[in-house]
Amino acid sequence: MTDGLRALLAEPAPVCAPALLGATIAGRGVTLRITEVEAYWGPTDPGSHGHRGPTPRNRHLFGPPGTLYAYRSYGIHTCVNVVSGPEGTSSGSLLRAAEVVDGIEVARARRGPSVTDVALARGPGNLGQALGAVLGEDDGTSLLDGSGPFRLTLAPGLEARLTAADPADVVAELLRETVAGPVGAARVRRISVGPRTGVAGVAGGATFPWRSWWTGDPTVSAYRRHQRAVD
DNA sequence: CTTTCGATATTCT
DNA sequence: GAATATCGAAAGC
Repeated sequence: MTDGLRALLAEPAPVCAPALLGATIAGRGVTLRITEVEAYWGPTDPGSHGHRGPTPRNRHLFGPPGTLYAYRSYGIHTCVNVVSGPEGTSSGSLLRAAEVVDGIEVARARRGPSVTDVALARGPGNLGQALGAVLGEDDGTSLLDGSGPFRLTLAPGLEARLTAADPADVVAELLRETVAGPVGAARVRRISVGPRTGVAGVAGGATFPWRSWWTGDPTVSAYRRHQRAVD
């Protein structure tokens, strides 16, 4: 693994998550470029699986940075998080959408022949299926050292920035480019930030605007408020 | 277009 | 028993 990635993953999920946009996760015959993420920070976040402490399901969310945390959603779907921050705290970035950049035939075989390319890994359950994630085998494996089925690689250009400056400052710059748009470079992907999908009550809405995505990217999932969301 | 509902593991009330 | 970091099909407008 690289020092830049190590420095980024030392940060809690709300800092780390936006910098995972453009990173790739590769393994089981496919490579995905991440286009949408949500941060979950247990110590202050009622929406986090880890907010009330470790359980058999969520224990790897407390693991060392670079751990993969997989969980069963609604009893059916397998969703994938990148664990970051200090070991012993629950901090994860949920991978919500991605572009399939390699192994598109493999992804389509898993998702079905009628699914369009941009929808192959759109939504966290679909992303997990396109990856071929297996809950029992993959939960708790490393995304960094090659000992697990998947490997995480930073977006091009971020490695140098993350080793030259404080990662929190680099992420703040990335988000500033969100508001101002491309500064001088030929073409910079803009990042949008908003409330998390499917999270109800105070944990949703404006309290924790911890969903981030590539503005206008066709692989990003549609926002849906939770059924029982409160004002 | 929007809303409803079934599938169902894990956790909390 | 109810809610949940979801998805897709079916039904209603």
